[in-house]
Amino acid sequence: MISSDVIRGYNDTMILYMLLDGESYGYEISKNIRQLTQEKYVMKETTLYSAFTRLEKNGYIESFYRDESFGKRRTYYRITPLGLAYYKEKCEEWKVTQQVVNQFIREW
Amino acid sequence: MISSDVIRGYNDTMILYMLLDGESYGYEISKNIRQLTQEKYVMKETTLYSAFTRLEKNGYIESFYRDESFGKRRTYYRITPLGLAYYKEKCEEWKVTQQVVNQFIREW
DNA sequence: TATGATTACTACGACAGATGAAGTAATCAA
DNA sequence: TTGATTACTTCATCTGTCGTAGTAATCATA
Repeated sequence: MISSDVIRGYNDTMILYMLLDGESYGYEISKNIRQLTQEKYVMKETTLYSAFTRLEKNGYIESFYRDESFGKRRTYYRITPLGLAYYKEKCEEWKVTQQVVNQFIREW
Repeated sequence: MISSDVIRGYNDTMILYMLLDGESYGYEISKNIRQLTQEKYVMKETTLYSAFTRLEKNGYIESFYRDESFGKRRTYYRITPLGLAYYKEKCEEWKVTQQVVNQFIREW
């Protein structure tokens, strides 16, 4: 059974997807989401960073720093095994969600 | 461009769909949603009734009473032309939403 | 060399929708 | 007469999103 929050929380899934093939950081993830969706979806900065906090608290991502002698320090993230498992669950859930919502869509 | 709330607010769309073919009331709509989704989605009572309030405030539905000399009085709802227009918009939006979210789904 | 754009965040507060808990009130079956 | 079902309503809380604003560094350009 789907909860309503399923529908709400796909930002987390998008972020996890972006970390599947390697670590990244906020600004880069944000840009990549823009590009991937051809500007159709732009995640707000505050949404993005509060998602990071939540995801880390849940153990789905880990943050770390890199040695950078220039610029403002970036916070890098990588996905954890727990995060991967969560991501996979969300993918399954999304399929069901689509099926459900599609039943309420009428074509004209 | 999709806002994040797009993803959130599909309860309203489901309710409007249920009113497309004629007026109905809370409990009936609730049951119909259950049945249509084969129990995969069950809308909480409070969610349903607060959605009614919102939809009516927005002019998407109208409430009225029927003469019923028995039982507890039901509040019936019908969809308005504005509500229909909103519903159609949401259907279009849903297609885009699916395309967007699907780009973050990996098959394993 | 000063200005603005871009990168890369952080903090704070407000808001809306979802939901849990609880209550009311009527009908109807066992 | 007890409990299940119908049919809501009220209230309070929680979560995620988002607007506003601030900090701080780099880099293009005029």
